[in-house]
Amino acid sequence: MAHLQHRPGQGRRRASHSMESVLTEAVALLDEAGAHALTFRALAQRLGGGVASIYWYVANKEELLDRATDHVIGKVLADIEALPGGDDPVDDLRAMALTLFDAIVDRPWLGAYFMRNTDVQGNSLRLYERLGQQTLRLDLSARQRFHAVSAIVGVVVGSAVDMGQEPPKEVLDGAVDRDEFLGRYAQAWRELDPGDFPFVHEIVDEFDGHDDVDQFRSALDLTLAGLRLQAGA
Amino acid sequence: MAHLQHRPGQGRRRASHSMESVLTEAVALLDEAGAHALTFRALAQRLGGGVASIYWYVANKEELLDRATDHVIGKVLADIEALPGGDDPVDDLRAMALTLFDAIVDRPWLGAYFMRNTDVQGNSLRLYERLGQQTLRLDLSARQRFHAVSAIVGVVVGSAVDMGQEPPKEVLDGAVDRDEFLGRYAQAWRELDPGDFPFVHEIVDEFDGHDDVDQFRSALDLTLAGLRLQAGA
DNA sequence: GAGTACGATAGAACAACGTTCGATACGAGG
DNA sequence: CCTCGTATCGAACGTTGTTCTATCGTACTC
Repeated sequence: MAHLQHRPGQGRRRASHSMESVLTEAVALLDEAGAHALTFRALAQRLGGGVASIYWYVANKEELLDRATDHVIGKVLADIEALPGGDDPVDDLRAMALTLFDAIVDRPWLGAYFMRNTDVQGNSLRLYERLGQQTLRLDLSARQRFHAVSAIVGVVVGSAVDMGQEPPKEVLDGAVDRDEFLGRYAQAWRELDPGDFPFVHEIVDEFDGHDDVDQFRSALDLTLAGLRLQAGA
Repeated sequence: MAHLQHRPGQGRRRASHSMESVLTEAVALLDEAGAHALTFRALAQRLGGGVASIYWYVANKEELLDRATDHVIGKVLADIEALPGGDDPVDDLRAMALTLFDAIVDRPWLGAYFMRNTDVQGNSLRLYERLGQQTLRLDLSARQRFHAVSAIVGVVVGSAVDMGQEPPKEVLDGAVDRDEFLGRYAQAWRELDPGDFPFVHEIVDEFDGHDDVDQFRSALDLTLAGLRLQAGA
């Protein structure tokens, strides 16, 4: 059987893209349905064009992800640069980290790709620089400053990864909400032997219905308290 | 053309697996060539059997990954339980976290999958419990204990993720070693405008040729210092 | 010992994905 | 009108996770 031929004359219009539109639609896909939803075919359909056209703008999927992340990190950077800024550099660091974390709460997929490639992702480097500039106001060695910023980014990424893993599709469908999902885990934990798992029993009520932002803020504050101590303030 | 028929008589022997052998070979694949090397076909070939046989032991790839990580976390847990243990609970926490991190240094793929599903991964839960038991020796509220352990795990995961991303295959082939890879980044950073990037210039020498373990230890110590402060010790 | 039920294995096929290829449209400049 | 570089697209390729269906081998039953 002969293959169907494409008839150019009365076919559909050709689509006209741009780097901007490609990234915007890619981010929209990621926002709407998570990382696994961003495929070249889905993106092409959204753009009203062909699959191969996207490859004119990006070399491969990794670069697509990198550019998409950089695209939204740009807005986060703008938010961070718009922060008032006060007397205490540690407080400023705290505000910056919280702004970054808020953005990841809104876009859980960010956590997985953020800070992967500072080569293409120029905005990540600028964000890194902005955090570091606050440490310049502290009495620290260069090595301590380097480690301090790495630690803060590590706390953000660590919490974000914990948060970014997609719930097992019952809660994504809305059939089960997050609290009930957490409650099931909590219930399973409560049924463990208290002799073998004293700590789990101690904190199970805290775990049940806990807030991710609280958890992150606490972790961040521990690091910042350590930093304050190190800076001798 | 007719398909070739499988002749059972003089064909090769049937393979005989076990949960143990499946996980062992899966871990071996992960160790040898990273996460992308673990495919059902590669694993089946290693086991000398068919692809579908693996599905008798695990429901899907996610469960395979979960069980594989749990398999090696079991050894880490044994190492941690074998730790001497001293007067200071914070020091013990430090030793535990370092043991865990060492295991991730040996197996970078661990960082990405560790602590994803405590349902199947019973050893992760036990590890979590072990960390938590140290906080029971500190003067903290239940919520503070919960947040403390989350923070420590967050620091480990945050550093591990930073470390776990596969280098761009030049260093994996051995054509370029890690120091040279870091050096290229450092060089690019040095060429940035010092007015726009004062912090990057401040720490570029620290970044160049830095040690991941040092970086992790510093981040961990900041968190632990904050924890000590919180416990009022 | 013939029959059977079940644990276990396996090849083939399927759908979806990232990626490549070759062809083709389009506008600007000669 | 022709040409060239930019931009687009359908079709195909190879690989992946997964499912289907058929089979083997062993232990147990009558």
